[in-house]
This record gives sequence, C-alpha cells and structure tokens, in this order.
Amino acid sequence: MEKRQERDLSPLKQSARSPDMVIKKETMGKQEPSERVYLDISNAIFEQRLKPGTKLGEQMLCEIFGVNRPVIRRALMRLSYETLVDIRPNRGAFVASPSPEDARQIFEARRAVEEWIARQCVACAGPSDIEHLHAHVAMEAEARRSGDRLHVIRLSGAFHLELANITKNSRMRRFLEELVAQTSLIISLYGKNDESLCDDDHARIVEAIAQKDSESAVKRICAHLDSCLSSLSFAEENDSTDLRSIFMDQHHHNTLSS
Amino acid sequence: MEKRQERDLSPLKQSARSPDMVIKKETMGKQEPSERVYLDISNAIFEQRLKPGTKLGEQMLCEIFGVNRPVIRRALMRLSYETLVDIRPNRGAFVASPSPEDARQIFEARRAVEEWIARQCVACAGPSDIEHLHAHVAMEAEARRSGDRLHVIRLSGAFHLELANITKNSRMRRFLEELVAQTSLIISLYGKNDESLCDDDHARIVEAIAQKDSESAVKRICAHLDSCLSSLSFAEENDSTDLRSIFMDQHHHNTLSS
DNA sequence: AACCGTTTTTTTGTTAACAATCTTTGAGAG
DNA sequence: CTCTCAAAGATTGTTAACAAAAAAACGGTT
Repeated sequence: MEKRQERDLSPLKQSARSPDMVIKKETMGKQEPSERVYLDISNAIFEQRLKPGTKLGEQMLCEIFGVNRPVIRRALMRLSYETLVDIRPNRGAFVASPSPEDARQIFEARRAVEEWIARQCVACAGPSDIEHLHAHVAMEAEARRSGDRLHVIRLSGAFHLELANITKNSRMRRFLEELVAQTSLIISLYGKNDESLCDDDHARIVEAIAQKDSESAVKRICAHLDSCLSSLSFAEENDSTDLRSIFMDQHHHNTLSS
Repeated sequence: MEKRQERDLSPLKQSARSPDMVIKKETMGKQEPSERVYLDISNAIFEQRLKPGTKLGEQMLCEIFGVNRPVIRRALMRLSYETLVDIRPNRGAFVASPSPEDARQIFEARRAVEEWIARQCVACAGPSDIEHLHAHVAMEAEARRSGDRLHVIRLSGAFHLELANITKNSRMRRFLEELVAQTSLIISLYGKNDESLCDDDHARIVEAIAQKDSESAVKRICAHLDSCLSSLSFAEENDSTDLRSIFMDQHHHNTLSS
C-alpha cells in the first residue's frame, strides 16, 4: 500500500450522509463521536469523495468534525484495522492506496463471498426482498439517467450490500462492506473510464434471483465482478518503467546534443 | 451477546505464546505494545484459556502486561471491533459470549469461506504445501496422543488457517482468523464433550487436497464443520424451560402433599 | 539559483490528572 | 436478621499537557 498523494479534505466538509441511503449499517441512533467520524470517513471513501493517498491530519479532522483528538485517533485506528486508512508512525494517517495485488485479492474475496450470497439469495429471498431489489435497481437507473454520479456510486455499491442483507448473516455482510469500500479505493486508483459497463448487470442478477435460478445468479454476479475488474488498468505498475524509459531517452538526447 | 460470568484473568499471566506456533499472523518483530496485548488476548481466547464472560478490567490488564491504560484500551477496542470482546459503556470489557444465533451465523460464514478455501487449495497447493499439511496433521496426532489439550486446540484451529495460507489471499485468511477465534468462544460456551469427534477429519481433508479431489475436499471440510456444529449443545436456550418444568413439578408436588 | 545546515513550527505519540459512573461496604431502621 | 440508603472506593471515560519526531522555514555558502 503506497502512493502518497496530497489531496484536500474538503469532501469531508459537506455532510456526506444522505438521509435515504446509508451504506454502513451501524446504529443510527445516539452514537459515540468516534463512531460518527468513522462512519463519515468510511462513507466518504466508499463514495470516492476521499481519494487514495489523501492525508487525514488529526488536527484538521478535529476542526472538521468538531471533536477532540482522541476521538479522531480512535476512528482512524478503526479505519486502519479495516485497511481503508494507512497509519504511518510519526507521519500521519492517509487514505489507503491498494496495490494491484491488493486489488486482485479483494476481487477474489468478493467473488468468493458474493457467489455464496447469490446462492443464499436464491434460496431464501422472499417476495418483499425481490420487490426491494427491484426498487433499488430502479433507483440506480433513475440516478444514472439524471447524471448524479455520486448517487450512482452509492447505490451501485449498496446493491451488493442489499443482497448480503437478505442472507441475514451479519458477519458476511460486514466482511462484504469492507471489501466494497476497498473496491472503491481500487476504482479510484485504477479505474479507466466511468462505469458504463454495469448498466443492467444488477437488474439481470435480480431477475435470476427472482426466478430462483441459482446458476444464473452466480454466473451473473461473477461476470459482473469480472467485468468490473477488467475495466481497471494497473498502468500505474508501469510508471517506473515509463520513467526509466523516459530517462534513458533524455540521456540519449543529451549525448546526441553534446 | 450476554452472559456475564466472572472468571479470573490468570490464564493471561502465563505467557501464551509458544515459539513454534503463533495463530495470529501479524508481524513478530518489534511491535507496538497495543498490538502485543491484542495478540496475546486474542490468542488466549483462541486457545480457550479465556472464557466467555470474563471481565477484562483495564487496571488489571495494565498490571499483567506492564503497560499504560491507553495501550490496553486500544487493544480492547480492536478486539471489540472483531466481536471477540464486548465493551459495555461504564461497565468494562468482557470476553464476548456469542448467542446461539451468533453461533449459527459464524458457522455458516465459516462454511462459505472454507468451502472456497478448500477449492482453492485443491487448485493451487504444491508439493511443499501438502508436505506442510501432513506435518501439521502429524503434530495434531502427537499432541492428541500426549494429552496436551491446549496444544490440540491450538493446532486444530491453526489447521484451518494453514489451509487459508495456501490461498494466498490475506483478506480471506484474516476473516477466517476472526471466525476461528469466535468459534473458540462458541465451543467454550456450548461444547458438550471434548472433541473426540474430529480425530482424523483433518487428515482426510489433506488427503483430498493431495489427490486434487475438489469435491471430496469440500465435502469433507463441510462435514467437519457440520460435525463440529452438531457437537454443540445450545441447552442454555432451554434453561428457562427446564426451570419452568422444574417449578411446575414442584408446584404439582406441593398440591399433592397438601 | 541550488544546496546544506540549523532553527522553528507543526504534527503525532504518550502520560497524567481529573470527571463521571458504577459497585461495594457499612450503618441504621424496622 | 433483613432491607434500605448513603458514603467510600474502584473503574471507566475524557481532557489537557508534555514529549518526540517530522516537516517547513530560514540563513549562509558556493
């Protein structure tokens, strides 16, 4: 996990929490301050408002959130256990920058987990679950039509968590939450284009679930993840090669001009 | 997660860390104190030396580990995120006591994860991996023969993590680590007998992996987990029924004698 | 202008003290 | 003897201050 890129924290200054959609499924009542900070930062990462490498300075966060330093440290600590934040001793906390190998592992884990989730959904989704999924997909389509990128991202990731909810296994859901948030970082870092790829994947997954077609559901969710993965470009991996070749070229020109 | 049972922390006073076997796969070099405390407590839970409901008082832990309170609090905080410890505001931290529903979810999650791990192992385990697994199974047998219960528990849980290592997916491994530790709590709470059940399950799983028989590997690991689950008794759930029936009986006797 | 060394400032890490809450103990009444 | 209440003690939660490390700024030299 590398890539130190200085970016500002202004995305945190706007309240990130839309009332109708909260990704992190923690209690929404009276919260510990550190919990709130944790959730807000986590959501900001999830929604790609906080980019990989962003420095999360404690004092700055204290001002943004209006809390004391220990509260911030607690939230950052927790985010670091979930590998969303990288705390470097004596240097500060930074939004994590997953390596290509991290990305591979995360997608692999997602695939394993979501395969199981798809099967479970087929086995135990009831009519109200299906209805709920249809409504979600409709919301995605609407957000896409209206060009609300942030909302699309939010709903798109949340779709997978809605599937996980149906399984009623909170541990699997929580694990997927982490993986989904980490996926956001990966897309921030390595995404080539915007997602014009997955337009109706979700709808087709829901259809397979509604028809109790386990095989199709699994196939579609895996295809969806594969398509997402293949839309990434780990060209950053070649940067050193590029710099080297550029340097060699420059050196070559120098010798020619002298 | 309930069940407040006061038990002592003396198991933490002995150094839990056997040099040849460390369950938690964090770096073994220079560690942050809170990391060490976290690992030691985590391992103590894993090895069933710390029982569910045990109160983990901050001051007591400070004395045991020879560190300051903030260090302890950090470790406890982390353990609570992994649901191994239950922090109740103003009351203190307690080793978690999973409910029967928790147990169901944990085993379900384990099954999903370990199914995938088994498949991966079949697909990518090399000769040295197989050899390593054989050695591990031999160590288990030896520990069982010598009656070293603690060692048996340690090795038995570690077997699953060794399988996870072969997949080279650190996120899946880490998730399984948590599930395995949580399983220890469940067995502590709901285990009927000692495990005379799973004597050669591991060996048979290794055999299936060695023979590249994916179907058998999956079947055997699932059977292993099922057998483990069925060895549990959620009789605690029936306590109220027992008390009621006892009370009714007593009442019946009272009416007869009068 | 670039580089290096020193000083200052900023930020992170740690500790101690105080505040708040809960539990235990002891005294008094019935 | 039992129960209730108040006080004391213990524990958890929070805050402020100090220590340590890194980054930035400044001044001098080449």
